[in-house]
Amino acid sequence: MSHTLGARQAQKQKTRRALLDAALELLEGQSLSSLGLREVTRAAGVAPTAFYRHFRSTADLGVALVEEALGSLHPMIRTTVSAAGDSEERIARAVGLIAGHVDAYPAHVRFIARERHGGVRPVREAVREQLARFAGEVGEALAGDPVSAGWSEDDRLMLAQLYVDQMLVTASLFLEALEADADPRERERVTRLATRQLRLIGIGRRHWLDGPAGGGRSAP
Amino acid sequence: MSHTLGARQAQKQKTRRALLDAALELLEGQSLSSLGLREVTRAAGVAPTAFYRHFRSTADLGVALVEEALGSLHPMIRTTVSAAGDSEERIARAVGLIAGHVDAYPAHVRFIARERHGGVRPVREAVREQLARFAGEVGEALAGDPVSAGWSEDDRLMLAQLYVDQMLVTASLFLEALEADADPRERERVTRLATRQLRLIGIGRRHWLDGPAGGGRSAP
DNA sequence: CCATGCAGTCAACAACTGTTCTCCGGGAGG
DNA sequence: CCTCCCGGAGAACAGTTGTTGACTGCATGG
Repeated sequence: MSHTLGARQAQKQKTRRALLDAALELLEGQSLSSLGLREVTRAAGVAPTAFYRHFRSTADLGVALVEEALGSLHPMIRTTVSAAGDSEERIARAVGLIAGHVDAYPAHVRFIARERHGGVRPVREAVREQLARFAGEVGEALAGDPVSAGWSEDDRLMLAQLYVDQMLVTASLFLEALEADADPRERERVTRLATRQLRLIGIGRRHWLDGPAGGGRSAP
Repeated sequence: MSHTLGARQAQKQKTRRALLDAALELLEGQSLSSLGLREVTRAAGVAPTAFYRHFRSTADLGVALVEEALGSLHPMIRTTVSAAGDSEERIARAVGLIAGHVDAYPAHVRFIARERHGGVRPVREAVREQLARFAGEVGEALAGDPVSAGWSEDDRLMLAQLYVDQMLVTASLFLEALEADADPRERERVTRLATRQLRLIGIGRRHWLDGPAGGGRSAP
């Protein structure tokens, strides 16, 4: 295996990181579609032409950022959804995990929120693909949960997508609370809001198969 | 009143519209932060300097677009939420209304979805303000609904925000279905998904005050 | 009917952009 | 040890950008 990097490749990865970090920082104040190649290299401390040794274009760099920001999240998502415990405990843990992630990687979160509907097609599609994978994994984890027993796969995916979108909305709110003002009460407010929203969704989930108008229409 | 516009101001409004329309069209393929002043005037068929007669900057134009895209939606939102009828009927009407709006004003919808978390601060704040107004109005309408009787205002706002975010997510999905491929089955898929998600939220809403862990925590 | 105001034009500016070609230095494989 | 490879630097290119000042024509109000 190429387990140990040669001094040659080590330096390459170093400037690559410098480019990614510089881009991530610049993207706090603008969108990817306005990010200039020279702008990035200037902030990274390398010559403009060095950029081409790593990325074909800024859109290409954006795709790399998407995978860096979202790719490592899959195990965390899985374990969070299929964690044991009281419904209320699981909600609190999920919200806390989101808040902690936003604190740890604010630039990544902002980047995803911004470029999910941003102006660069390949990046949008990369985000969409990762989020679809998330939804699929959550739906799979839901299958092993007694609360969702007897649900059609279609219904499970429906709920999973709701969860994923809700996660993004909540992360975005935590981010705003983080950058707007150093008021910790705002963070608490978002926590309370997200918790109650997840609670309401959980209630709807528990009663999904109750009434006559419940999930009966899933097989037309 | 300046009820009837002079030929003087009429021409001004005409080029203003040309600028807004040109910008809206250009923004289908990029974000506002990369939209150039000259780019807009070129597409609108006027000299670059004419831009300054209407807007201070492209960010200023963006704010105007936000108010154009969202400002006229308030009455529609109010009447939709407080409409009469079966729960299932109201859901179907709401989803249909969203789909119709996306069909009628796709560029506006894309603009809002994109710039809600976009790279231009004043525009982000304008979107946030309008959405907060939406949430407030929905929460107010919820107060008159027997299903939400006895809810605290805090809880009503929590649900209203969930509804507003869900509306945006759904609109964004309809937009993707519209531009991706001309396949009408995708549109149907989104309709079914959004309907069931709203149904689940509605179920959670009806059982919000049921259990012991319901809304009791609203007064800590 | 005349003078004022104002929407829009034109030319010019310095600064910046992405991309190409050429070159250099030093790690890596023989 | 020698050679090749390749990450990075440098210079130059044609275009484009935002902003300025001075201008023109015409609708408008007195």
